[in-house]
Amino acid sequence: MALRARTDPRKSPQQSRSEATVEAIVQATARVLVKEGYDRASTNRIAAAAGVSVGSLYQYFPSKEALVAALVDRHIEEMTAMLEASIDAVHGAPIPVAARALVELMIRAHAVNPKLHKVIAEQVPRTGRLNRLHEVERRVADRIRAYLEPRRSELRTTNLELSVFLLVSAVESLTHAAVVEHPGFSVEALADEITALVVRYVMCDPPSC
Amino acid sequence: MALRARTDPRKSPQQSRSEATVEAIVQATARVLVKEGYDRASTNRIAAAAGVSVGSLYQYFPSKEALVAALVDRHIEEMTAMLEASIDAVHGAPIPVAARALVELMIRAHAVNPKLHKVIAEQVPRTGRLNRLHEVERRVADRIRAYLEPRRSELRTTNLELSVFLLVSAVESLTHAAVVEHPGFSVEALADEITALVVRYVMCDPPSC
Amino acid sequence: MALRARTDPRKSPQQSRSEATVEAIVQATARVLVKEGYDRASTNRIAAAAGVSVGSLYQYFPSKEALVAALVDRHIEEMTAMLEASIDAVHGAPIPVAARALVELMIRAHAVNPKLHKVIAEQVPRTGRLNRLHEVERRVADRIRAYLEPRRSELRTTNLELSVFLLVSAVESLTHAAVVEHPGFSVEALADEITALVVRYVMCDPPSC
Amino acid sequence: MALRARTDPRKSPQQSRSEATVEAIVQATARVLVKEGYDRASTNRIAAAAGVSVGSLYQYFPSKEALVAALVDRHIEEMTAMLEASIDAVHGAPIPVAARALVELMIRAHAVNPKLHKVIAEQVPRTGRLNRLHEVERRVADRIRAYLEPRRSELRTTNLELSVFLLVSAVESLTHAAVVEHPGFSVEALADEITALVVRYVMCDPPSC
DNA sequence: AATGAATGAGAATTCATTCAT
DNA sequence: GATGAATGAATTCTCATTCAT
Repeated sequence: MALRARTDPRKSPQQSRSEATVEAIVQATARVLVKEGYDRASTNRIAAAAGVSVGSLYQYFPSKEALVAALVDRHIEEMTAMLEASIDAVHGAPIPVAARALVELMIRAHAVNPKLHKVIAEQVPRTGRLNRLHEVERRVADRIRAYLEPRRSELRTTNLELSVFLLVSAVESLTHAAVVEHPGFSVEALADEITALVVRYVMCDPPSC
Repeated sequence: MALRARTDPRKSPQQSRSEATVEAIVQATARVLVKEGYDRASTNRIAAAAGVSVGSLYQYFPSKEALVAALVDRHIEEMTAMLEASIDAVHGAPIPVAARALVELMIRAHAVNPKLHKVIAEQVPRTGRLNRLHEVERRVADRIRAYLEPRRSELRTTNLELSVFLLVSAVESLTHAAVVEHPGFSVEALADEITALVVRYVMCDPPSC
Repeated sequence: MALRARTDPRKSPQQSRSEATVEAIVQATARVLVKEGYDRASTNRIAAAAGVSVGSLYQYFPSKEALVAALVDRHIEEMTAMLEASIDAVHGAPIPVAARALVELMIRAHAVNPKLHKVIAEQVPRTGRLNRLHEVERRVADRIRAYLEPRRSELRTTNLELSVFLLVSAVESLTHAAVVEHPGFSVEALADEITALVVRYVMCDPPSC
Repeated sequence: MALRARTDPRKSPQQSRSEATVEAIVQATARVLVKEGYDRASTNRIAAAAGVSVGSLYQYFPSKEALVAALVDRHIEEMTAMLEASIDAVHGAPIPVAARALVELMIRAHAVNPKLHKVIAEQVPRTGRLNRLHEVERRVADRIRAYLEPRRSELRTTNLELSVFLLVSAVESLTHAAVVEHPGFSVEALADEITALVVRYVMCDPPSC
């Protein structure tokens, strides 16, 4: 495994000017990552793209890894925020409706900045702090469990932990594959099918319910 | 996107001496990749680990990318061979049995060299020839489609293409997540659940069948 | 033909510190080229001779070729500047006087840094940007043509283009051969003879003039 | 100056098979030099182009330099042979006729394999044994001197040594420039002009003759 | 705080040459 | 004699990081 680098932000910006600088750097990181790929995304190039000197970059991020980690964190945060809020919104809905909502959300979450998502998923090595992509699923899983807990009677399985893990993993990887890797299918059909897959997996069959 | 490097093998060994060299190099690549991670896996280090000079390495592989590509190809080939053969073996079995077999196989395929699989999945950038991990799924999908085609009457969906894609993607990513990423669950329970997910997704319900 | 490398200077120094660095690098290139020859003039050796790290060298020159090209350009510029200025100075003189001046200048221009000139002429491959040695002749030819144009009546030939080309080529290669390759002849005698050669070639004979 | 390598042929071929091998290697050298340039003309590539193993190449040539030297020697020999024979042929002709013959020969000699000539002149570093291109001129100069010696009364200058040197250098470099570097002018016009240049340079003017 | 010049270890890759078979 | 596998020093070039200004 590769050596760990410091990944905690060096200092928090205290003036709005600094905030703007940090913002510019992180956004430049995203741009350079998408345009050049991870290997060619050097700190010098990123600094140049941010219109800032390398020195300034290192004032706020102690290492390249920290820089990329900050971007990945932000990307995760954006996706998660979107998902969490909306899962809570369907909190009272029946399972098929909630499932459909989750699936559509997940698709939309992947479609926000698909190129960046692709680079993060395919090129950024999952090492040290950079290995946080699954955070999204972990956090969404928590909400889903909270949603399903009071509906145990409608469920097929008893191992809620496992079911939720599979459920969320499935939705995530299928939307990922469909949106990022295989953009040939109609979004409607996809949402229908993934929803069916999920609903049929979790819900128990009529006679026994 | 990163620049492409040549990835076609440079020359095929003509003496048995060099076959051994090629073999040693590929195996050393796997070892170094697992032990040091992709970033620290330099061609010099790999050559040293293979007990061979860098020159010899470049005699057979025109670039670092070609070297890793050869390893990835071989890994894919191993997984696929395992899967294809066994899918054909259950060719006459009913869907639930075949599904169960596929799931177990996929788990076992991921368990052959999980550390190498992890590194390939998480650290090797999916660029150029290196972007072939999904080959496994594509090839497995072909076999599954051939298996399901004559069983259309038992199926729930009409869009076989899409269903098979989702089906295979789901099995692959769930076993991957469970085996490589999240080794907390019992293999038995996992196989049961993933099989259930798949079977319930594809098969139509009794009344309409 | 060899592959082309980037030859445009990478960035212009913005602080006086770096101007000195660039200067040191170019001069070190000349020294190493003369002392070690082109083949042994590696970028590392040049950087060391300049008392600078390789990194700094590459900060200003994107490739070895660019580095040598910069030196060659400078050498050409020095020679050309010397020649152009002085050709203009004899602008009103009669042909034999002007010719003599040109010849002496050319000899002096070759004698400025003969060792460097020799290396550039004999070892630096004339490839890409490096193929600019003839620039000197081209630019001198322009001036000579401008000088001869109004003196057409005194000339022997009608094809001024061709005559000037031969004239300048002859002066250049003869001084080159005499000074750089064959330093056995007296400079006085050489200048006399080359001048005679040139004058007798261009001027028409008395009766017809 | 670069280190010298051994340049004497390692052994003379004693069987006709070996002769054929040597021949194939030298010709392959010419081909590779022309096609790939000096820098990319590696011994392995040359051996491959000759349909021979590197080992065999080194059986006949102790170093790369020796190999290239052999080719250069042969090229020089071809040019010189052509020139020497024909100069002797005009041995009894008057100066203008002989001059014209020399110029035409020189042009033809440069046109035999202009691409190879260009590579040798522009890319092969004039180092050690490789610095023999001027051999041609030296040897031709000897013949010309022998030709002019008995015609002293017709000559303008008294320093025959110097005159012949300039004369031969001029013809060589002008034909070289015109044929290899600047192929824009008509061969006829060129030959006329260069002949004129030479004749007017060496011959004395009517009254004093 | 910001700048950007400087660093130098380290990476990929080539190539003349040797030598066991 | 021939083969071609093996060698490894040497070369070009990059990039994360530091620090004087």
